[in-house]
Amino acid sequence: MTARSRPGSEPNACTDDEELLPRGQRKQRTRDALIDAALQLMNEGRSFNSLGLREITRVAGVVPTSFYRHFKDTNELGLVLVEESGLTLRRMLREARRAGAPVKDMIRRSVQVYKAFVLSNRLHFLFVAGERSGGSPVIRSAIRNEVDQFIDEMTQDLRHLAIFPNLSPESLRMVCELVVNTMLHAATDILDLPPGDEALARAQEDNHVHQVRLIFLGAQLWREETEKA
Amino acid sequence: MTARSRPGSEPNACTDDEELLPRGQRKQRTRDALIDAALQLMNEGRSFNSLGLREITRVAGVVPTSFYRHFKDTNELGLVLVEESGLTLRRMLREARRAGAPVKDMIRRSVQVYKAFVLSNRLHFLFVAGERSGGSPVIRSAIRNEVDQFIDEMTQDLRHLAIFPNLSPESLRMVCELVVNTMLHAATDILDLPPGDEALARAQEDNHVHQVRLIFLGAQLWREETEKA
DNA sequence: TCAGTTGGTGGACGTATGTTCACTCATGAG
DNA sequence: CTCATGAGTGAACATACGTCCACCAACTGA
Repeated sequence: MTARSRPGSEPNACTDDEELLPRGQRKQRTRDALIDAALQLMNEGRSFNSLGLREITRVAGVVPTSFYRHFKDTNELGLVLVEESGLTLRRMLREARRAGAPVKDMIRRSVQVYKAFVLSNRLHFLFVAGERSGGSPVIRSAIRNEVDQFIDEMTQDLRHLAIFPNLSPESLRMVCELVVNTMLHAATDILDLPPGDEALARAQEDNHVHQVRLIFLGAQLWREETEKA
Repeated sequence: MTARSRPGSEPNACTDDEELLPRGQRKQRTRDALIDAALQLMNEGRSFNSLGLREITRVAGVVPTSFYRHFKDTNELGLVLVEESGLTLRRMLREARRAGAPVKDMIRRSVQVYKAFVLSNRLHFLFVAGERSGGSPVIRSAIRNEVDQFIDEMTQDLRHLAIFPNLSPESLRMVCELVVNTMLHAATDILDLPPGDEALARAQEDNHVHQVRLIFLGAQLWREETEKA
């Protein structure tokens, strides 16, 4: 579950530096340092399963052997990372739920909110987008589970919002899968976009908006009985 | 350009084994062996940039130093792999062009042809799908170029087929991008699917068909002037 | 036929890796 | 206060890595 204070490196809370925390929190501290180290290394363009144990501990500022106090493997750390990323996705959904459905320009607004969310959770999205198809089999399947779960929840939400009363639950899920895959790929675009180029950013946003709009357009017109045996 | 006889390991042509070829072909031979070794290692679940030079040469059956006679880097081998995969994609497009547009059940047929193509070019699709978002930055951007080019060509094809006369060139490209991203992700599903489970395979195929059908449905209904400033 | 070119070899190097072990020494429970 | 617990240390290991070098042998072009 890992109730870490991250994301967004908190500047040391109020206690000046260290030395005053109970044992458990000190442990959690270096555990977080290890996880953050892995994320930071991926932020430099590396892929997760090319990271070495020693490399991670070096960035985290501990000795290699300390790693084993927290994980038996780099793979185990990866699974924790998957879990964390899942929490981030779920948090996004929760916030979207709270915001409700803005009636006008809903899709564009959602894309903008999504982009902001991706940027402020850059490391998690980098990890998910990067390892979803590329990583080690065990991590890949863990991510797949997390994303499937996310799609299910999104399906439930759209179902309750009754935006597509014409769709059966199965078709609604299919639409959500399409949207999620599209936006997860969009995350790669967003994260790769060089900062500062405002025109290019707008073009990219337009592109994402159009794609989702087109999907929704198709969904509104979808009829179930288009099937043949 | 690499006019290799692969894909699909040819069983030694007609000449019994070796020793009779001119110098250049001999060189190409071990070069192919290196490339195939990398692909085969990825087929075992590894990601490309976790492959080591020695590991590749070991599988290829040559000594590590031989590697440098062909590539200066594993990264350079990766770029060759990108180029090859691009050729595979282009080949797919060419075959699709030749086959023309079957009027009835066109989408389902296309999805089936695509699935067959992915399976018989498993290694290239595995490489592209895996490294598209996960690999080293230089390989990622090389793949992005290749895929962008592919999208452009597909856009031209659809334009000449005049299936969507309502779409501007930009919108048509947007649709193609959506389709390509969807089907490239579908390749992951297809390759991960355990063989033998026919029911699951049909469900997966239906899913892919529905997604493309929904995109096309949206594309047919798309109107340009939905934009605001 | 002969010399030059060159793909492949084998050994060696410095360095990095994952994992082990015995060791500190502050913490927190009794 | 005492003392067992356990997070973090430092040294050492076997192994793997990328890269360099001198060398061979065979194909090539003259």
